[in-house]
Amino acid sequence: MPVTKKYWLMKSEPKTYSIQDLKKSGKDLWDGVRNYQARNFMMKEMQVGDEVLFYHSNATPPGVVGLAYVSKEAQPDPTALDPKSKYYDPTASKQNPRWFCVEVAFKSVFKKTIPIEELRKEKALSKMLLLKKGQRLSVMPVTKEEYMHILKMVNKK
DNA sequence: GCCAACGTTGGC
DNA sequence: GCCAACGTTGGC
Repeated sequence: MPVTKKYWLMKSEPKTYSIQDLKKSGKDLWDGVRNYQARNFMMKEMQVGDEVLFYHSNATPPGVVGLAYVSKEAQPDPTALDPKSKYYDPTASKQNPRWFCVEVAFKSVFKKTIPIEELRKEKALSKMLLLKKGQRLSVMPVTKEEYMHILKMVNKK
């Protein structure tokens, strides 16, 4: 059932998990998210085929580094149930998994990072959630217009 | 490494 | 259910 495609931005620290890691594995679970708002986006709104901007946080420079897409709908996050994982959550259980994650698949890596500094300069992106003060969500929606605008910036490089 | 801006926890 | 204390995020 074709529903309108949605657009997202997903953050990761390259030290933990980079776009190169995703490229290498082709697809991976977006596990370790421990924020309800971010979880709810994955759980309730993401659909297979949705487009994803891959963002490197705590990087030099921080910015959008490539593209991915949602390849599998949300499922319980296995790291929450694994005592050996650093994302282990003793309050999560099989019956009540608490945390969920989608699977994302690699699409492309940009030749050059689009730094957040450049995003801030764009009038078309002035309302972008990522650029709002105090914005710390690791999974957030992006409008189609914002997504397309960033793609344009990529092609200009 | 700093620190502002959040989110979460837990005592009351 | 308030709110102080604490932990985390993430740009700078």
